[in-house]
Amino acid sequence: MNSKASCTNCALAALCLPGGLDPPAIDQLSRIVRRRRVLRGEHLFRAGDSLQSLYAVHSGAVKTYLTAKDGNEQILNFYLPGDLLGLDALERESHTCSAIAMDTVHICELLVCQLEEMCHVLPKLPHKMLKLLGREVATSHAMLLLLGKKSALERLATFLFSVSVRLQQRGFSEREFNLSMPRDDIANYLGLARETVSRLFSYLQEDGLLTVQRKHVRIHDMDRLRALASLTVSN
Amino acid sequence: MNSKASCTNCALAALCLPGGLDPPAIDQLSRIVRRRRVLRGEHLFRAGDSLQSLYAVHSGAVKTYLTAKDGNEQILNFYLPGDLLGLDALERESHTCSAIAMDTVHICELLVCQLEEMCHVLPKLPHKMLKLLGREVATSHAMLLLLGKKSALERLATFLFSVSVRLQQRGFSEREFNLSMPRDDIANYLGLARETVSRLFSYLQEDGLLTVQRKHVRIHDMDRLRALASLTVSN
DNA sequence: CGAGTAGTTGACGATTGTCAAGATGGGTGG
DNA sequence: CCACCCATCTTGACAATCGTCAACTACTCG
Repeated sequence: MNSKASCTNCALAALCLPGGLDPPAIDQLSRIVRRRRVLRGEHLFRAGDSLQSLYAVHSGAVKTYLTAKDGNEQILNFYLPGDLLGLDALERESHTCSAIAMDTVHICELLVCQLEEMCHVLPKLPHKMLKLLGREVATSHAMLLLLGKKSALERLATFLFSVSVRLQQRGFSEREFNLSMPRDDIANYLGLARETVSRLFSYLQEDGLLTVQRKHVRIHDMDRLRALASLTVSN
Repeated sequence: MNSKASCTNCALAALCLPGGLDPPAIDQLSRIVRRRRVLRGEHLFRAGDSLQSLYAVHSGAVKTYLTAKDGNEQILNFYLPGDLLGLDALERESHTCSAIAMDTVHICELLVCQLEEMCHVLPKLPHKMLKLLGREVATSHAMLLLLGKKSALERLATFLFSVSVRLQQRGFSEREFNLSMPRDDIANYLGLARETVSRLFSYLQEDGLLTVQRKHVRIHDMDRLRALASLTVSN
């Protein structure tokens, strides 16, 4: 099941943990990476699990979520190829949220014990991890602004714009793509009801800003989308 | 204006960056700490500033906030004595949010260039920083759940409970305290309107759960407050 | 082909925001 | 020491956004 992986040949290396390292270092890092397949609905980890590994998405999509005492769930983030998961567990050595595969995912697993050894060999690596964790913080902050201050329409626009940007970074079309998550997940992530998201998609379509059919989205007016989103930067 | 500080004699050391280090290491860390006074309304840093220093609150309170393109502001966190600020800047080497003193604050400043050298001398230090950054992420995640899923009443209860816990950790009363921020800031932080916060305070008082007079709060029924908050843990 | 899941749309209501007016209290200066 | 003033807070009335409930449609998969 497990197999070796080569970060050197991976198109996503620049976005991922190896980003910024020199070729010999990337080669060394490759040696502790094991690639695995995870099926839709399987967990990479659950809140409370002790920290064993960090994970990099190679293909597919993963979502993380937090469960409240009353069972309420809040989706925290969607992870696309090249994104690193699990960094939040570094505080208590155990995961603070849960991660689940949204479709069939190929994941690169890095055992923490091996990663720590690697940190001694490659002095740039801890710094790189700090940076990725810093990005995690910045992303969360942008979401706090979204949830605290933005209207439903602005939230959806921000989400779509962010997906568009991230897909473009990964070499896909920024104007036409398939959403990997159902309406329920989008709504949950944005702090809205499923019906509200549905209505807003319809509204944006009538408005001519985009065409949507289920998961398939084609953006017609990127400028107006950006304006609606009025992002603070991030990602 | 600047003066030396001793982490060794600081009552907050356990909560702060020195927490978990051994006495000689704390002593070394002390050497690069400069204590400064910052007046109410002065900025420690602004979004976009290049990263010069990390800051630990010694006394007083600091808030961080994000400004949207349209000028909208979202308060991200309130920092109490012992809390470390500025870690979010590690991604891009520049601050992603702004930090402002809420009253007269005594702040411990750590120049990043000196801190990096110190990281080579004290190998536990980078790990400690990762942990503190991990906590920052966990705190943000708890806020995402609050803003995405909780009612106005649950938000205020969660906030008050969290303040109570943090003050207790710092040796103050958990049942009676003065809020260091005005209603506007509480409302902003919780994604509500000032009037809603005001009404909820009145409601909780009529309900007998607490007594409130402006900034002064006395909690009568901690169990019901905890139940209303129904936290996921964090802090 | 049928059943179940996901998505859409409509009607209605509740929570919370907005606008406006008034109350409280701390601080300053006479 | 008192009085005034300004910032902060409170309360009320009303409105709007968004959530809930319900019915219906469309698509997928066995």
